[in-house]
Amino acid sequence: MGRGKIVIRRIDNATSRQVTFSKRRSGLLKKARELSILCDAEVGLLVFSSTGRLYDFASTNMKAVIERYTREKEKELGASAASEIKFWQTEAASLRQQLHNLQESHKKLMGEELRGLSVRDLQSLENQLEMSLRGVRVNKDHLLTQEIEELSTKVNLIHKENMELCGRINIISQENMGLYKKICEIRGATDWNKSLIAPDSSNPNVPINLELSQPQQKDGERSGARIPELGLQLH
Amino acid sequence: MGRGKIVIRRIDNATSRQVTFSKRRSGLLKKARELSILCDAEVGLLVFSSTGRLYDFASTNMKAVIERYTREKEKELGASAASEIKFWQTEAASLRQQLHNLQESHKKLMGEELRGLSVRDLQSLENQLEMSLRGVRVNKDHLLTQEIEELSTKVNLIHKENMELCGRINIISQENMGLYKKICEIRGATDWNKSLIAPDSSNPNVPINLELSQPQQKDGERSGARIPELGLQLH
DNA sequence: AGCTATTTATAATG
DNA sequence: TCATTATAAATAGCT
Repeated sequence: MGRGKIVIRRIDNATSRQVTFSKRRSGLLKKARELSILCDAEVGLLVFSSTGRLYDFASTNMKAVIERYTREKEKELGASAASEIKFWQTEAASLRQQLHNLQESHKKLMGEELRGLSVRDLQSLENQLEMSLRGVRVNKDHLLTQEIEELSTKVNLIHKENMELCGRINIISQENMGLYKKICEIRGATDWNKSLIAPDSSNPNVPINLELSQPQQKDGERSGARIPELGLQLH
Repeated sequence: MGRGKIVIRRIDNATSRQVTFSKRRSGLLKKARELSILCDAEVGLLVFSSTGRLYDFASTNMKAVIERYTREKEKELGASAASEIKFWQTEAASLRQQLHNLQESHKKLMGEELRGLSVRDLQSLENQLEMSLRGVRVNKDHLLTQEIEELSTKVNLIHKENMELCGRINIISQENMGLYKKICEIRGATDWNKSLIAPDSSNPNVPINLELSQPQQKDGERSGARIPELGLQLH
């Protein structure tokens, strides 16, 4: 219907395509409207130009047309956006219910909102709480026992370490004594400065009396047995 | 474009309307297709006949066209089905999270799944349970005390009733005694049937010894004081 | 449904 | 984008 016949294929020339789009679009919209009026039909027409612009016509209301279409397709296909919304609404309602029930139960367990409960209910709640409490205490005691065991092992270990250190101290002390005697001999021969090397009274050479003799005793926090500072200074 | 010109208004004749609908519908669909091809446009056309039948054309896919339209409208209007779905999804996720948290807490309160808790956590849980237990016990004790009070009141009431009834029994017994004496006198005078009216040994005329003398005693369930059946039969 | 006179849409052009 | 116009296409009325 023009000066020349055309084949229906994409118009390559962008300008001419745009012109044709403009003309045929208005023709299509006009014919859609005419059909809806003449034949009492519900028509919805959506046209996106290649540039993304939207043109639409609806005999009544596009939303209604689309919903009618959706409903029609739902009948055929089952699920759809509407049913998806429904699904999530139902899901939310169910979760809300669960949450509510749990909150109620939780409050009871927390000892709140006990009004309205019968003696029987309270008794079973008390039993439950007692059981829970027992469980928690068993768990706690277990943990504490474990901790104590670990600490005991640690104490034993440290005690052994201590004993070893004591032995070394004794050895060093004896070595020290030997050296001291040697120095005395040298001093007796040369008659040197007396005050230079004197036995330190705060550092007795007798074996060290260990504070921690019984590693298993549990009388408080003893993070580590203190090792007496030797303070030995040999020049 | 026909033998005669027509005005665009609803065609009254149903048959002719149906014919026109058929012709123009196919024309419209053809033109929609042509437009989409010629001008590289995305076109969606929905036509519902007056009888409810659906005819549609989509250059690509109706769902896609409608979604594109919906998105376009969303940009203009904000919310829509998609965002509604999102809303409910978010809602469900949030509720699920809350539910999960509460379930965790609930398990702890029920003394389950205590592994992984520190001594500090267990201590605070123990404290909570002790508090709950105290609360529950206070509540239970309150209920029990209340019940006991109610029962005491009831017992007092019934005891009073009992006393009254005893009084009435005494009165009636005395009346009975009087009547019995009268009858004896009459019997002595006329020497009638001896066995007809005799004093019943199971129904002594002495004042009734009350079982419930101390209404406040709490030694078990005593739903109601039994009233001794009189069994008096005067003819 | 098919035909066709006529109207309408639009391709080419300015 | 607008107007014109020759011509293709659509279709109203009829069978």
